[in-house]
Amino acid sequence: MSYVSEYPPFSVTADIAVFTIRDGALSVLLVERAKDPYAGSWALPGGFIDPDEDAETAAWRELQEETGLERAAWHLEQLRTYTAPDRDPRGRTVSVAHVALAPDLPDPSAGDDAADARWWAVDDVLEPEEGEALALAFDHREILLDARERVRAKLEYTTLAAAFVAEPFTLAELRRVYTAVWGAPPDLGNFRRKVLGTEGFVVPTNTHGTSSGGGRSALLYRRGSATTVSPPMARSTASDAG
Amino acid sequence: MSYVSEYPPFSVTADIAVFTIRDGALSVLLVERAKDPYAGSWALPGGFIDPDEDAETAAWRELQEETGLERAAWHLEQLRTYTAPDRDPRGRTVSVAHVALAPDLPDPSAGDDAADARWWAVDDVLEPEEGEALALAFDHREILLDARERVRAKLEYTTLAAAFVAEPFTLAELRRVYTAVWGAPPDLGNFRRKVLGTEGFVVPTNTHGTSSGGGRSALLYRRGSATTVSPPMARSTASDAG
DNA sequence: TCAATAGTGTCTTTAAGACAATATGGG
DNA sequence: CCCATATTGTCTTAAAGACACTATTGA
Repeated sequence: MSYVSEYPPFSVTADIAVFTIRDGALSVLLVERAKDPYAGSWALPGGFIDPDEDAETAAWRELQEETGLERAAWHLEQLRTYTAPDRDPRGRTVSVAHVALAPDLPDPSAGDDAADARWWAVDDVLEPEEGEALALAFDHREILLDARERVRAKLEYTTLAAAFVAEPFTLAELRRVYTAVWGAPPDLGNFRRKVLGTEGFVVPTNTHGTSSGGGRSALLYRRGSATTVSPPMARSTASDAG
Repeated sequence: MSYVSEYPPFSVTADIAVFTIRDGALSVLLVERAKDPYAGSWALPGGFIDPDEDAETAAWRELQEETGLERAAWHLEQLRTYTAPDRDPRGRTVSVAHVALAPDLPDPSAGDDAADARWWAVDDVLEPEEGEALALAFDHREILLDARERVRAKLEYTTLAAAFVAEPFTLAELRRVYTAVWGAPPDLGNFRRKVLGTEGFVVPTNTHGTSSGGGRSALLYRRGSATTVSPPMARSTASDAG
């Protein structure tokens, strides 16, 4: 398989915005670049697609190489492709960006091309309460903005929130996902009615556990087979919480 | 701006699924390929991105070159990027696919790389009542399936249906868009209630016109500034109409 | 005046919004 | 026993589903 030589060559990268909920905040995995361009800047994990890979395979591989995190039953989907001619100073490069969702994970370890790797609260990166927003490498700020909006939107009409919690989980834990992503908690009673009324969103186990401090113990659930929520769950109209 | 030489070169194309409503059916613009690979096969219009273009610019250019249609105030958006390693026999090529929506248009004229160009009813391409489905070039069948689903879904929660009708238009014309895309007509009264109740979906003019045969003349509207419909219009659950 | 299409009204049903009350496990 | 959290319930309101009816144009 060869390159079509009469046309200009491009490089193609797969970049990933991996989200999780940490300490009640929507958080994203960033790596500190070890090499130029943008050495020392924080960036989304990612890298060049190999000759025999598709973009999704490359996304998983880069994630593992740069962070040491193992591939799991995470959700991974393509976001969109960024093609501005000047987006990479090394030459013509397009990025096939992805979004991944994961339950709370151990801290990552930086791989070869990364000086460091860690979780950041998304609001601290994009809209910090004090100081400047973090200057991400390339057009990764734009990608992160788009990725966050994708996650916010998908929580409305899919069951993807459950991808953010480790099984088994309580409904209170699941509700905290919406609180973190949307910035305000959905009404407790209405939230339970919607989740439990959506067949296949969650499936009850027979065991109880506690998700937080003292108090009554809650029934534990696992993810169900449903993927969509219809009609959608309305995103609460509160302004961002820090 | 040069290619990053230590990594494998790719070619990158922009392909477009242009939809319109013709004779009450959702239709897509296809071109007959004049050159190998897939000479003689029908394909989505598209081609290689130039060195100084982004994907969207390339999509507009290719559309004009291959079909002779002028760029207009159409809706154009990126769909997704197709990256299977073996999707193009010439070598490693990724396709940044797009979806465009247009009102009913004159017949296109084939450009340089195209032997022919014409509108096809999407159902005749993908699921004909008799005979085989049309064998599209490359993975364009998959792209077309994804593109159709994108359009069907977006009609639910956006005002994009109005991109399918030429201004000014009647509500009956707008309703026929939903009928064509979803395969069954939305209830007349409820449809009017929803469209007119969504501020900025359509704006009335002072003139009346007729959209079909004899009968009472209807008030004419133009597109409004609203982009989303909330809560969404429910997609009717009828099976496909031919 | 009649056919065909435009436009309005209403009753029912579904589900969300708001909020209150009760239940239960653990110190 | 008492607190914190889980769980259930109820009243109100918004909006869709279903369907019937009236209005207007032009042949």
